[in-house]
Amino acid sequence: MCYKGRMQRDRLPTLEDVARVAGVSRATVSRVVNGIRNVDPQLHEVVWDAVGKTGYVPNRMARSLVTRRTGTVALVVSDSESHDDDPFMSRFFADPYFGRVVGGLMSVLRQSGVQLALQIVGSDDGRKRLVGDLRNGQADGVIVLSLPAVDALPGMLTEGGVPAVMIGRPAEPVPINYVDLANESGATLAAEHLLGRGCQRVAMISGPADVPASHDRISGFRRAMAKHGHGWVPIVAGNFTQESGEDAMRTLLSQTSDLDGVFVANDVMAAGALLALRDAGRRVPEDVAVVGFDDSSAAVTAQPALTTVRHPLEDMAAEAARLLLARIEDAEMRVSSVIYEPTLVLRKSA
Amino acid sequence: MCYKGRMQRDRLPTLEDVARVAGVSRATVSRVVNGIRNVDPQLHEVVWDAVGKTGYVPNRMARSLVTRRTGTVALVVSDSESHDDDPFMSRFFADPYFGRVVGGLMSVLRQSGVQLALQIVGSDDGRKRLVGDLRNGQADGVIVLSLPAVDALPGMLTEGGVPAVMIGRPAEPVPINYVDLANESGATLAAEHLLGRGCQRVAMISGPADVPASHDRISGFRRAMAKHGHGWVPIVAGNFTQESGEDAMRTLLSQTSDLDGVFVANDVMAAGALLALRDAGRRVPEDVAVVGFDDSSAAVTAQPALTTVRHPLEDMAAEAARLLLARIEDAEMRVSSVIYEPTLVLRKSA
DNA sequence: GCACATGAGGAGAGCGCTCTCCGAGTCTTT
DNA sequence: AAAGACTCGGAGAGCGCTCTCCTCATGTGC
Repeated sequence: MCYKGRMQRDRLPTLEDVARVAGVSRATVSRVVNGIRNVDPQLHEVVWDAVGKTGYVPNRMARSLVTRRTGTVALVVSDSESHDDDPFMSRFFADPYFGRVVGGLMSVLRQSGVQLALQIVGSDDGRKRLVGDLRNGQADGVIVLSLPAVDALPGMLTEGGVPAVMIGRPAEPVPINYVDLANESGATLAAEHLLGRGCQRVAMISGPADVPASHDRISGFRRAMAKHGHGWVPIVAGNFTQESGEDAMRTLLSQTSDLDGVFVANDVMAAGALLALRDAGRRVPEDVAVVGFDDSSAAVTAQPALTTVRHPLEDMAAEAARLLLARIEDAEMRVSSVIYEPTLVLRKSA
Repeated sequence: MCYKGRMQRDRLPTLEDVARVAGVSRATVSRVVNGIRNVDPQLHEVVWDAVGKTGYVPNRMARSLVTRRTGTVALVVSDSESHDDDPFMSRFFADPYFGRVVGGLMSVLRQSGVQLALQIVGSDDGRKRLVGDLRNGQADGVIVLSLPAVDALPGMLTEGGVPAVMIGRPAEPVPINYVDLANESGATLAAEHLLGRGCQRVAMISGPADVPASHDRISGFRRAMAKHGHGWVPIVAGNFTQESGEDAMRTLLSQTSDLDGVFVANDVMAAGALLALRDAGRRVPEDVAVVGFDDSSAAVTAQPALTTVRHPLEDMAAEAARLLLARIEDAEMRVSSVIYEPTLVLRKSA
């Protein structure tokens, strides 16, 4: 009756089935499907025909089991703060940062047919399990998003021999590939622009001090200001949310009434600062100049539009993906990092 | 001569190894590890000891191969517009929409230890391959993000028997699970609010008409306006980006000079509209009242803060994840959908 | 004491694929 | 023309796991 047709109920065609239809062996079909050398072009065609006829799709699981390759890269986000019902995580995903990274990553991974799997690690136990799964071939490699504070993960990853690339340098020196922004240069750019336009009383709204990127922006800003004779700069820390930026600005305003310039460590906080400034009746940039950081969509939406330090996050993420793919291909690849130089984008706020 | 030694170096412990250490059979270790009935509590302990001693981690690939379960759910995003070097995609990922969905999804999936894999489908060929992979067990199920325009994917998915849940209803009636917002109600809310505050000349900035959500917002708005005696409403379409909102607003302004109210189909475009309005010297809300849609972060950042229709996207995504998980567990589950009711969030712009 | 039900653990057959042998056929080489 | 070199395709051994038998020991009723 039905030769190839309704064989077993919903059993999908396997190599075996294709082989039978094509009248060759499993091995040959495998060779053809994987485009391997040494196959008679005639057979080649017969096999592809059979593939079409049967509707064969290779089973990735089976293939992975033997090749030890999954065609998947994991994106690891560390959630060291809250545990259940996590306001931190939802905040994080809603932030343009996450989306931009995913966009950059996918632009490269897509073309290689590699899929991206999201992983959140919360506890130390989770970290351990993650590395275990990874070594087991759950994914071929991993992109690690800049972790808050010191984290054991980068070390565990290199130790476990898992191909990994971080976006944002690790808090502690670890021999791991990473892609980062020259945060210090960015902060310097901001400082010099503020000073250059004549600001005399400049303050900063920073991110959490234990995040490396945030730390570097602080130290870069401090150093640049010091170099120009401003030995002391008031700094209030936020946590990268708009609300925290608003609060920080209020604090700053109450401390230093004659402020005329602020550098804010990211645009979202800067948008908040703008709100606080407006409430306080300060005009931007006439009374207070504001420089943001990231050049995210929030910078354009803000009123006035933010002068900001451009963070080419998509490009960086894309580069991270390329680096990871290369490392996966070549296990001997030496550890390398790419540092991007930020640029200042001039808009209305400073 | 290390015949085997070298290989053994990076061979991870398998069930077999654990079994040898524990002095039992593979089957028993498997039973213990998977917490299955009928194991002598004493052996139980011995086995766990051996697991600890060897550092055994089950190989997911092997397990999946036999169980036909992967512990992975795919998030499918359709990219029917541009092909290479895609501005559409990067825009999409940077939009808060994407992040909010991911956040909502992960909040549920995490707890079940299910991972999320991102998939972009671009072409028809891609769609076909996706369904093939899915049927092959690449993922246990799939969350489909509201697709632009009519798309064959939902149909292919149900036909292929792939557990799937859409976020946003399909453009054409297809027996598929979905979670959606009562977009028409939302638009009605906006219309009535605008009318309620006395607006006489009201227009709308819509999204692309072929996106179901967008379509529903248009028809809902039209109907509500008509019901209150405004048979005709000027509508200009944007594409959900800030820039397009700005352009649309300018167009509207040039067409209808005495506008006093606008309903914008998402907050990001509304932010753009605000910019155009400011440029045109119209005060918001005094001269023109603006109501947005989504209640995304852009609504708070905007100046003035947007009165907007709240779209509980995180909750909806979480519900979609729950629905999918349930469907995966129970293949007989009947097709069901959940519709969320939007609410109006009052801020400054209207 | 025997037949029987009961339950614990082992043996082993795959899941669908890749890849290393090998054998058979074809083409050089001396 | 014989012997090697090369090509192409098949057989079959796994990859690490689950799960269905099956065996064997123990408990139960008469």
